[in-house]
Amino acid sequence: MSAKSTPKKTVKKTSDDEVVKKPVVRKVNKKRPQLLRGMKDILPQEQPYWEFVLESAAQTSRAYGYDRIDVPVVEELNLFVRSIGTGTDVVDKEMYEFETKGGDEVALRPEFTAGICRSYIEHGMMNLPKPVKLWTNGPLFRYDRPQAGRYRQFHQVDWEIIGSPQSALDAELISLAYHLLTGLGLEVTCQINSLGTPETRKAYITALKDYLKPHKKNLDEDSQERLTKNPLRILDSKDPGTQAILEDAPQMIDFLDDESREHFMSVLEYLDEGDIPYRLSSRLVRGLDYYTHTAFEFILKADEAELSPPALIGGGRYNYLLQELGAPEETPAIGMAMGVERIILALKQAGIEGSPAPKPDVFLAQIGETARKRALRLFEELRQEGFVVTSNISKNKLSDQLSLASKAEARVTLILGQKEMIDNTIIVRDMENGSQETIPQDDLIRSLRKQIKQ
RNA sequence: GUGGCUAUAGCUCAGUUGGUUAGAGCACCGGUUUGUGGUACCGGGGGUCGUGGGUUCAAGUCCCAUUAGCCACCCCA
Repeated sequence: MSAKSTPKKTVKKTSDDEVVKKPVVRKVNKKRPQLLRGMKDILPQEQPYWEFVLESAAQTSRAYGYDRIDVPVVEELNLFVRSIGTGTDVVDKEMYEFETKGGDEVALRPEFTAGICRSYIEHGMMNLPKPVKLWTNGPLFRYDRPQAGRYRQFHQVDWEIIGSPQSALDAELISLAYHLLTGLGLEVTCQINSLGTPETRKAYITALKDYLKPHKKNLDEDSQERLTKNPLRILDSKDPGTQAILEDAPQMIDFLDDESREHFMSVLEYLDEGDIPYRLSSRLVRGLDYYTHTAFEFILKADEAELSPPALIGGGRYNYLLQELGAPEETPAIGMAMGVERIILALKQAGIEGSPAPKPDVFLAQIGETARKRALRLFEELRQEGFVVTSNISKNKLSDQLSLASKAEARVTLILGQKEMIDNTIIVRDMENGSQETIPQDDLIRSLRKQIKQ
């Protein structure tokens, strides 16, 4: 196979032309096809929730001055490895990666930031007025074990502000999150922390390690391992023993340099000014390597007491990522992402309904072949007049069609039969009280306007 | 990746200590004078009881494996 003979590491050199187009012989499995693990169909009855969340997100994004961007679902594997970092679970264990027929090592995106940063650099967006504010939404993939609110294909709405270190932007982003969530009807709190710079973080990690080492035997198993691999992660261990030890551990905030501290204080001042409630959370660390300075998470107020509740929105500053990915100049940035499935779960738990599809103004019923033909045309006329029209042109019996009309909660049903076709009239039936009148077809639009749009 | 619980119709579930052709409600389709809905009545389709093995004269029911879902851990949005 050509794919195998292509050297693996030369990602750039492959070209589609080299691929030998040999037909693949596939075995047909007779088993009934079914959903892959961790995948989910979003069925019609779920759509109102999705529309509600996505529509609110889109409106809010526009209001805050974000431009929409869409980046591919598939990128070079390397992009994610470099940005998210080796040693993180996302990269080490959860990547949907594969080799293309051309021999490229690619991956389905596990998050948005990397792809957007790539796009920013590749399209010279550094020449745009700064900051560049971008938002997007779509599916992401993580090969994780599924659980409530956690899928292998899941959806996020994502915001990035690229090109400025201004602390006011941190606050503005958090403000967007807060107002979007409360606007949806959710009661949330923001947990916030500062991770400082890579240098201050290194100093803190050393101090943390030094503090924890004498206690190593009393830490839980995972944390013992993380002591060398990823010590920061010990901070949000759920193990009670570990938690007790952490009580007296050094605080990240005490290790911040002056600039980081100033930045953080400034963000908090802006939040106070904007009446955005927050809680300092010295244990908040984010799972991706690129974060610096401000890190924050929004959780449900009801989950406040939990040790590490699922975040509805999580984000933070990443001042060095773009340069590491090849931006020609210092390009500080901040971003965040909202888990759509989790938001919908929270909405359902809070008893909040989504945006239901609009109820039809008119159900168009027809009896007989000539009326059916006319109905086809009339449907289009009504639609163009701006009415929400439904019909079921496949049905013959009037009782069936009326039944459908009432199930669809149509305001009125129009009845067009042989008799009406001869007289050039049509019956307008009010579905609420059952009253109906026969009117000339020419008066239909006018009459409907009066009845429906009053 | 680790542990626990679960799996019967599209949905919600019943199925008695293993025992004849596996049930209900809702939904769907059809009918109650082929021109009048939201109520009622009658009828119908739909299940290889998640899948594969095993025990037994006999398995939806017991055993093993496997898959999937849920929960906790892990991780994260």
